[in-house]
Amino acid sequence: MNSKIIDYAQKLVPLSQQEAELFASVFVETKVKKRQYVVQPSFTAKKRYFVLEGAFRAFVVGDDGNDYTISFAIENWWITDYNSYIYQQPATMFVMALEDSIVLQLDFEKEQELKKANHKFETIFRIMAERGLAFQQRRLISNLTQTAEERYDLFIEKYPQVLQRLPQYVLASFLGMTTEFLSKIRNNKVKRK
Amino acid sequence: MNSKIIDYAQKLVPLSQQEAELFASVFVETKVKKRQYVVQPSFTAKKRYFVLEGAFRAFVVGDDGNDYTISFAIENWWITDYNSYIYQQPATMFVMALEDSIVLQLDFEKEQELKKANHKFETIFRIMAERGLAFQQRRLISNLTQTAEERYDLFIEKYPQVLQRLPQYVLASFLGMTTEFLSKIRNNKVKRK
DNA sequence: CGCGACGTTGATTTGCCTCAACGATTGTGG
DNA sequence: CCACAATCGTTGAGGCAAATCAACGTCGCG
Repeated sequence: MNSKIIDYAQKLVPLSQQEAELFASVFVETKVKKRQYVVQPSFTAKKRYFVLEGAFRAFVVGDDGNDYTISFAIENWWITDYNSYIYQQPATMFVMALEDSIVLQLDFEKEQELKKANHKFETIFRIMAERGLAFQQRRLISNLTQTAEERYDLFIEKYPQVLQRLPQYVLASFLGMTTEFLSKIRNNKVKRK
Repeated sequence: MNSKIIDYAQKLVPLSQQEAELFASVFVETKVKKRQYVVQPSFTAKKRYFVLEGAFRAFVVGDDGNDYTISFAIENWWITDYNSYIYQQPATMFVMALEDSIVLQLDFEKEQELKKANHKFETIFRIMAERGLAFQQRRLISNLTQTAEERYDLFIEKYPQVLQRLPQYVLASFLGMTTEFLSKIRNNKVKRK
């Protein structure tokens, strides 16, 4: 039943049947309704979430009242406010379901136990963190060096499947622009063709 | 002699005398002259660097010919092109010494051996990656939600000591603005006082 | 001493935002 | 199951933060 998280883990580190079962056993499957929050500012993120079905976004609300999408997740992706989770400090982000979703919760304490129990699990989380770091760095480079339109093009090229799952305003704020401006970019593309 | 790297590691995970010595033994101390590169685009970053003395910057050169500082490092910080290092793929960044410096090199293969030898070392790298990820995320939020001046103020507040070590153009491109604009921000502050 | 690296200042331009108004689509309660 | 309200995306006018371009002062060092 939790075979998806086992598959995910196996791809990072080979696990025996027993190890796989132990790993999967600490996850709690939960349904999350559309528009429901699993993380909120000023509350500590006690869990991270592995998405089985559905989609999520993590965002902050700036002083200007606008919101800025920091990350999103669909099937087989993880999401939480990592800064809050790893330091166990109050969150600054909202994490919200974009659709009716099903997730596997991993409790912070349980994660620590896993890592103590078997160093293969430590390896799994190490690889996840490293890849996350590399991903963030590529995104930062894209934000610093490219124009809004170039970022949009790059996103389409890299995540064509994801595109259809995200509302336009989520994509826009993920790419660091307003919905209006994204709309104009798309419109320009049509006209030029 | 490599006590700085041992101190660093001990703060993340307690190590026995023996473990500490094993950990430190794989690092190679090297001098790097000002303006010398330790990582270059299209070459794979085979090492990560722990700074004992001096300062470094990692940057990419955009299509426009400008350069964009992705990260920097002074004493007790790490630096490399992580995307290149962890995937062992060609780099996109330059990593350059800003001053005559001394570093401890950690070879990618040696790092893998360390992690195999003792899971405490795995933990060290896991924690480093997690903190790096959290740092990157905070920076991304700052870039997306704040104005150039607010980012500058935040930097001064958080890293006052670092400020004096970095040339203005490195700071500007780290904060995501031009040197000219940073200069104007500073000038405005003086006038307003 | 002279040249390159670094920082400053001002004039001009521009990429993207803000604000406002309006269709289209989705969802919901009566 | 319809009506009305949100929610979501589009379009246009105007504005601004920051970039670009250009010229110049200063310092350090080879």
